[in-house]
Amino acid sequence: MKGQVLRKKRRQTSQVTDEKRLLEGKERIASAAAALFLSNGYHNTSVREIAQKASLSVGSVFNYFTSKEEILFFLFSHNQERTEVVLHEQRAEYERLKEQGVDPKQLFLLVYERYVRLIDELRRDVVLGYQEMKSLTSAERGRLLAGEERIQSLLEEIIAYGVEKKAFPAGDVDLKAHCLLVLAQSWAVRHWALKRFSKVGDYFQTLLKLALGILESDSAAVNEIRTLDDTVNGFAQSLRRVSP
Amino acid sequence: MKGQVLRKKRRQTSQVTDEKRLLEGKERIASAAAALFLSNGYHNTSVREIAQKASLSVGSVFNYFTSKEEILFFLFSHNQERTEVVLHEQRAEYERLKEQGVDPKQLFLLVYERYVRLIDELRRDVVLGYQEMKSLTSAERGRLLAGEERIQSLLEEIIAYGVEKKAFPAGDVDLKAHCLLVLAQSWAVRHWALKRFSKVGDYFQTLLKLALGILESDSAAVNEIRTLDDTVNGFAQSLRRVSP
Amino acid sequence: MKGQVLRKKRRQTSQVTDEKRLLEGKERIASAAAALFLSNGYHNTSVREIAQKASLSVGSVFNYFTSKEEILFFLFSHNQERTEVVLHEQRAEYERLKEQGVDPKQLFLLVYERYVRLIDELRRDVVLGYQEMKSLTSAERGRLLAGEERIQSLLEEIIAYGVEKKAFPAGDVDLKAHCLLVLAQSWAVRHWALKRFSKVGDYFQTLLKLALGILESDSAAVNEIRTLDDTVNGFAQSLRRVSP
Amino acid sequence: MKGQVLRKKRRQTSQVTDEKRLLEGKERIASAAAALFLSNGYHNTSVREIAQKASLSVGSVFNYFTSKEEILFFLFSHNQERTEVVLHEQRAEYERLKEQGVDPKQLFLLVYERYVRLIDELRRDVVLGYQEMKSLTSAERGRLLAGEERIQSLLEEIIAYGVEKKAFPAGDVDLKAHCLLVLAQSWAVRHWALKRFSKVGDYFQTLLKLALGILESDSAAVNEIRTLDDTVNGFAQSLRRVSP
DNA sequence: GATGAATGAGGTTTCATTCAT
DNA sequence: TATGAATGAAACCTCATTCAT
Repeated sequence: MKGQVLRKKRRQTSQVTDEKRLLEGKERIASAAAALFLSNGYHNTSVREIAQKASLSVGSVFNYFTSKEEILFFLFSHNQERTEVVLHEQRAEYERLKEQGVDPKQLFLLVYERYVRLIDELRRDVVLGYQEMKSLTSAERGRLLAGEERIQSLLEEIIAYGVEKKAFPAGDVDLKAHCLLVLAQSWAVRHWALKRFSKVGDYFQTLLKLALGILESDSAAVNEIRTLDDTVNGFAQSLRRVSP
Repeated sequence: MKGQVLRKKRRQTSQVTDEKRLLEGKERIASAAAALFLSNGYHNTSVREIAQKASLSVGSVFNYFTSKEEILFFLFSHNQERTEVVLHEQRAEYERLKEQGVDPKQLFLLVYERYVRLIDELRRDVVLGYQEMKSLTSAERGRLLAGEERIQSLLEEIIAYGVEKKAFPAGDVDLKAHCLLVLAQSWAVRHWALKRFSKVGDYFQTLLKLALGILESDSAAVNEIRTLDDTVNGFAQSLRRVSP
Repeated sequence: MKGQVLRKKRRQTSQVTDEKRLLEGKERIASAAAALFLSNGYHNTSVREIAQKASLSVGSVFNYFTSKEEILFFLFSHNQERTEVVLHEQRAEYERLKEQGVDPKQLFLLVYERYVRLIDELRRDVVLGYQEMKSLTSAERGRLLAGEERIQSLLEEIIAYGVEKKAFPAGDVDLKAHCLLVLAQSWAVRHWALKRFSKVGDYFQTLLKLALGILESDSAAVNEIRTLDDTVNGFAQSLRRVSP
Repeated sequence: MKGQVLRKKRRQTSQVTDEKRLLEGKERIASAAAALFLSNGYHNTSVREIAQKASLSVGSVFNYFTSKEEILFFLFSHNQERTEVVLHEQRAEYERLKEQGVDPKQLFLLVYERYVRLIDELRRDVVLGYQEMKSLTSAERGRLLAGEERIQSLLEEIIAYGVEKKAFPAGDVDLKAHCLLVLAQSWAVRHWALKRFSKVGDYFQTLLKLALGILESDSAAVNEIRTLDDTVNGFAQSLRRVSP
C-alpha cells in the first residue's frame, strides 16, 4: 500500500568539483557547525544557523555536504582518522620503548599523556560523540566504539606489561584501563568542572598522580577493609536495598 | 541559542486539577517518555509516540504537561529531588559516623557506595542528562549542575576530613573528588563497557580498590618519576607539541 | 562515504484514525489534487495549492496522506480498482452472451461501449496516467500497463470469436484491438479535439461505425491497391527515405 | 496556473553571438535534454544533468538558452517547424496528384503514410509533447495544437475530396480524420505496445488496411445493427446508466 | 566565451500545540 | 476530562539562475 510510487532521484554528490576547495569548504562549514552543535546540540542547530556562522548561504552548505547529517559524519570521521593515526603512533612508541627497557610506569604515562592530549585536541568532537551517539546508526556507532576499544586494549596491554615487570600489582587490569580512559575523556566531557586547570598540561600533571594511584592500587589491603566494613553492618545493609 | 530564546506565551498550568491524578498521569507519561528518549533521543521522539507508549491520546499528554520540554524537565527534576534526598541522608550519615569516630576510609567508602548505588538507581536519567543537557534552558542546566557540585563538595569535605586524620595524603582534593564522581557516573554513562559486572554491587566491589588507590595517591613518588621522565626527553617533548 | 549516518525515522502511517473519515478526507484531497494535476501537471502543483483547493491547511494534507506521491498513487489505484471490476463484469457478460448465441458484432460493441464509458468515467485519471507515467516506478507502471493488456486481450478474444463465426475477416486481430483501445482512450486524452460530442454516448454512437469499419477491414482489396501504389513510384520512394 | 503566471524579468537573449555556433550549441544541448526528458521527465531532469550529458558546464547551458523552459520550447518548435515543412509538402503533393486525377484512396494513403513516417521521425518529440504539454505556457500549447489542427484539416479535406469522388461514403469526416491522426500518433505514444512491428513501414503496411476500413465505414449498415441492439435491451440500458 | 561556486526562493515534510467535540 | 483532527511554523533540501573569474 505504501509502496514507492515515484522514481526517486539518486542523491547527488557534493557539487563542488575542485578537490582542495571542497575540503576547505567542508572544514569551514564543519567548524562552524561543530561550534553550534556543541553549544546548542545537533538537533537545535538549523542549517541556516550553520550557513550564517560560516558566512554562506543555505544553498551553499549543500554544495559541500549532501545533508546536514553528513556534516556530523564528517566531524566524527575526522575524529576517527585522527584517533587511528595517534593509536598507531602510540603502539609504535610503546613497542620501541619496551624494547629499550624503559620503566613500565614511565612507559604507561607516556602513552597515557599522549592520549590525554589527543582528547584535548579533539575536545569538541569527543563531547559531540557523547551527546549525539544516540543519533548515530548502530554501524556508525560501532565504528566509534571500536576505536575506543582499541585504545583500551592498548592501555590494558601496557598495564599487563607493567604487572609482568612487577611495576603494578596484578588484577583488575581491564577496569583500571577503563577508568583511566574515562578520566582522560572527562577532560573533554566535564571540562566545565575542570576550569581550574587552564591547560591540558596542568591537568595531566595532576592527573598522573591519581593515575599511578589507580595503577598501583592493590586488592590485599582492601579486603581487610571490607572485613571491617561488615561491622558497620546496619548501614551497609540498608544500602544494598536501595536499587529496585 | 534556541535554549535562550524567549518562550512564546503558552498555557501555564496543566489542565488536570485533581492533584493526585495529575501526578500519577505525569509519572505515567514521563516514564514512557524516558524509555523513548533514552533509546531514540529527545528530538527523535515525538509526542505522538510518547502518547502511544503511555496508552493515551496526544491531547491528553498536553493536559498533564504544558509542553514536550516540560516532560524532560520533569524527568530531570525527579532525578534532582531523589539526589537531594540522598545527599541529605549522606550528609547526616557522614556527620553521625564522623562523630562515632569511624575510620575515614570506611566513612568515605560508605558515602561513596551510597552515591554509586544512586547512580545505578537513576541510571536512565543520568544518561539522559549527559545526552540532553543541551536541550535544557540554562536555568534548568544550572540547577542540574548545582546538584553535582553539592555532591562533589560533600566528597571533598570527607576527603579533607581523611587528610586531617592522616588517612590520606594532602593535596589535589578537588580533583580526587571529581575523578571519583566521574568513575561513579561511568557506571551509567559507559555501562556498555562494564557489562562484565552484572550488578552494581560487583562493580563497586572492584571499583573501591581503585578509589582507595586514588585517595591514597601521593605527590612525592611522582615527582621522582617526572625527574626520570625528563631523561626520555625527545619523546616527551614531542608530546608537548601535539595540540595546536 | 555517503553511508547513512543518522537513524531514520520510520515514516508513519496516516494520522487520522477513523476509517470512514480517513477515506472521505482522502477522496476530498485526491479530488482537489486531480483537478490541479490535470490542468497544471503533477510537478507544477504544490501541496499548498492542493490544500487550498481542498480548503485545508498544508499540514492536514499530511494527516491523510504520508506524501504527495501517495496522492498520485491513490488516484491510480482508484483507477485500477475500477478497471478491474469492470473488466471482470465485461468478461462475465461476454461469456454469457456468447452462450446465448448473440451476434458477434453486437457482442463486441456491447463490450466496447462498456469500455468507452469506463474511459469516460475515469477520464481524469486516464489523462493523468498518460502524463505522469514517466514519473512512476517501473513496478507501478507495470501494474498500470498490465490492466491495459488484459483489456486488450479481452477485445482480441472477442474479435477472434467474431472471426471464427465469420462475422469479421481474419487477420490483424491484435492491431485491431490495439487501435480500438486507442480510439476509446482518445476520448479522454484528446478530449479537447472532440468537443463537438457533448456526451460520451454521442461519441460512441459515431465511433461505433468506424469501429465496425476497422473490424471488417480486409487484406484483399488493399493488396490490389498497393500494386497500384507502386506506379506512383517517385513520390512513394521518396517517402521511404524520410526517417533516418 | 504556474504556466500563466507572469515571468520574472530575465536576460532575454542568449550570450553567444556567432549565429552558427549558437545554433549548433542549442542543438547539442537540446538533443541531450530530449533524451533525459524522455526517460526521466522534464521535471526530474536538472540543468546540471543536461549540461553533463552535453559535456558542458552548467553556466554554458545558460549561454545558449535563457532558461530551462526554453530548451523545452526549442524542442517543440523544432518539431513544429519540421511538421510545418512536411505539411506544406504534403499539401503541394496533394494538389499536384489531385490534378493528375490520382485515385482518392491512393492519394489519401500517400499523404497519410507521409504523416505516419513524420511521426516516426519525431517520435521522441511527440511523446514529449503528450507528457509535457502541461509544462508549456498556454501560448506555446496553442501553437502546438494549431499545428495539429492544420494537419487534421488537411486530412479532412482529402477525405472530403474522396467523398466527392464517391470513393468514400459521406458523413463523419471530422471524426474519421481525428481517428486516423490518433492512430498515427499511437505509433509514438504507445510504441511499447507495437513492438511486433520492427519498423514504421511494417506498421503502416498493416495500419493502412484498417485506415481504409475507417474511411469506407458507412452509417447505413450500422443503423440496422443499432436496431438489433435494442433487442438486447436490458444489458444495453444498464450500460447507459454507468457514468454518473 | 566558458566555467562552476554562490545564491535564495520555493518545495515537501514534520510535529508541537490547540481546540471543538 | 479525554480525544484526535487541524493547524502552521519551521525544518531540510533542490535547483534554476547569476556572475566573478
